[in-house]
Amino acid sequence: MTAPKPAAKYKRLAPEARAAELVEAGLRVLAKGGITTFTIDNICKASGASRGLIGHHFGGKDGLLAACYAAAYAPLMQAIAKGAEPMPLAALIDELLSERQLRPEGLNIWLALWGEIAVNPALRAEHLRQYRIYHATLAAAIARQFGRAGQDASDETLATALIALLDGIWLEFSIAPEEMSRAKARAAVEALVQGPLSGA
Amino acid sequence: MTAPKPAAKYKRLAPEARAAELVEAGLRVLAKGGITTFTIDNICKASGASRGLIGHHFGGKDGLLAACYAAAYAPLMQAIAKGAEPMPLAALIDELLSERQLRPEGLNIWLALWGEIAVNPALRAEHLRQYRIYHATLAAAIARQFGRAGQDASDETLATALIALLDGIWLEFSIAPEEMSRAKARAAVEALVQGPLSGA
DNA sequence: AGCCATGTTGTATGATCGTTCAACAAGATT
DNA sequence: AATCTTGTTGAACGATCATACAACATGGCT
Repeated sequence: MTAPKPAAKYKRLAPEARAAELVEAGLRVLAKGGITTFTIDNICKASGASRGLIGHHFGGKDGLLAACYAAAYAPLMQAIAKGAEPMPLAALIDELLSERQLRPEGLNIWLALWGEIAVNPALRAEHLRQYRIYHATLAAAIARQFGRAGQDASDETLATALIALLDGIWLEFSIAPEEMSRAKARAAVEALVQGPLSGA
Repeated sequence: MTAPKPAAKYKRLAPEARAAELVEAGLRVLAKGGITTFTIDNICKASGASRGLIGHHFGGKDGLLAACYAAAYAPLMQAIAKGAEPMPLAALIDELLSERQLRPEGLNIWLALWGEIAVNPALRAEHLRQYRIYHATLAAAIARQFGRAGQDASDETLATALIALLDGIWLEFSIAPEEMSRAKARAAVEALVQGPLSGA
């Protein structure tokens, strides 16, 4: 007879590891049930952890929500920062319309958070921070497409338009998937971009 | 001394009138605080009515939310159904980009509801019902612009793209108003529409 | 003026919310 | 193996949630 295992009651994690697990659980909850199901109980159940942890690692629910928002931006930021040198506009658009970016679970997270950004100042600040990077990257790619070194006011405007169109496409994918498809999305983006770009 | 007034404790309304007041109060709550503040207490406080009324007139909170969603579509539906004969595409777009459609209070309502549509089947059904009318109206206007009687597959696709772009523009107006403006919105829509339309 | 149908009120109820915190245990250190 | 740091647990708390419902009041009716 060997000695019976102590059967540890829980696994002790490094703060960053635990925080990452909670953020992932939070994102899963947001994707599945939206912001109204983003509760301490649901998140901890999804994570398999106990209720005290969110307060301990994030100071409260709002702290975790902010962390989740930052994490939701991660795939987008990774997409537009691929490789060392700046991507050409076509490659950028390809990436933004790739299947990885159009996964329904990920898109539902955006929907859940957008409604909060509009009314939550702390979330809005984090949004603006990330948005500016996103916008600047697109504007630079557009300027490069025109053969310019620095951005023009029209590049900024076109970048804003492109972001709006992509957001709208993601939205339709989530709330009216019967009407949207990757092919339609591609056609829409090309219609928007080819007009101004081909006329240069 | 005249007889003292009885000072009625409340005003008794016809069911439709009371329902309308509650829906308006619900929309006000959604616009101000998003879906998480859409509570019986908040709505009744905003409406000046007592807590029992929502259950009495709508069967519960979900019933009122569905009614609010239908009501949120009203300004949009009114806009695209103006006048007797079908509107030309340019007029339609003008109306959809008018100040009346771009009021922040109204847009916040959309944001609050989109997140719910994605996860609430009852709301999604109502959405699809209204969306089809909206989409069909735009597709018809586009087909007319091409001089066709019936819609083409490309008209449907362009209508979907236009809806996505408009949704995205409304979204940016709500969550990043520093970056969006009516002028930018107009430029974006024209870039999307003039390409396909002018090439016909 | 009295009656009646029904719109309205507000409390009671149980569930669930976010937060707090004292006790506990895992795992590195020695 | 004993110690200590600190990540973790889960019960307790008050606040707030949606709903149900019995009592009440209003405005039309006769």
